[in-house]
This record gives sequence, C-alpha cells and structure tokens, in this order.
Amino acid sequence: MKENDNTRSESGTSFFERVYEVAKLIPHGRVTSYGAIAKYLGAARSARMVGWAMNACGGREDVPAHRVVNRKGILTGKHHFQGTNLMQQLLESEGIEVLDNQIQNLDTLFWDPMKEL
DNA sequence: CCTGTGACATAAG
DNA sequence: CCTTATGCCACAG
Repeated sequence: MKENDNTRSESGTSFFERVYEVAKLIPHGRVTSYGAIAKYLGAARSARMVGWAMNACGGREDVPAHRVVNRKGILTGKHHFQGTNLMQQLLESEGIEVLDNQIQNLDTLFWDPMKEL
C-alpha cells in the first residue's frame, strides 16, 4: 500500500459525501453538531470540514444542513441558506424550538451519531 | 508542494 | 455569551 495517497479522490467517496450520508441519517426533530459528525467520520478535528462540506452541498436538498448546528446549538450556518430565517423555519417545522438563532432543549434534541449509531 | 479557505472547537480575556 | 487567537484538517487551485 502506498502511504502517500495524496488527494484521495478515489471511488468518488469523498469526505464530503460521508458528511452528507450522516446528515441524511439525522432523524426529524433532532439536531447534531459539526464536531459530532466529524468525530463519527473519524476526523474529530475536522469539524470545519463538515461545515465546508455543507457549503459544497449547494443543491443537495437531500442534505438537511439545517439540522446541523455548532456545539452551542446555534444556527451558525443560517447565513448560507437563502432566507435569513429559512433555517429556523425548517427546524421549527420539525418541532424544534429555536430562539434567537439558538436551539432550545438542545440536550434533548441533540442526536449523536456515535451514540445512536 | 504551497497557499488559501472555512457553516468548528477550544482556550484565554 | 462576546471577541480574539490558535489548532486543526480536508479540499481546491
């Protein structure tokens, strides 16, 4: 095996797609954090990549990016949605309480892929 | 190979 | 919770 596998663009299974896969696994009415997803993928320190993956998701409506928030439960990425309040609307539509861009009852709504899967 | 980037996480103030 | 700074890592060019 070559340890020097620069640019692992193999098999089309990029780190990004894995993020999308996990995002799709998020149950309705639940939320998770970028770090949790990153950790589940084996890259706990790549939480930023998770967010960046979402940025690249553009168009992948299959990816419920609105269910992914930062550790505080704040809708940090809402700026990337088309509507300023679109993200919140989506969350509320799933029965999630959102106040001032922050998810309420986060401890109850939080969904950890490491724990649930 | 190097540089830039980014929707985080953590620490310190 | 805020800002500021640092780390960290994968990907694009």
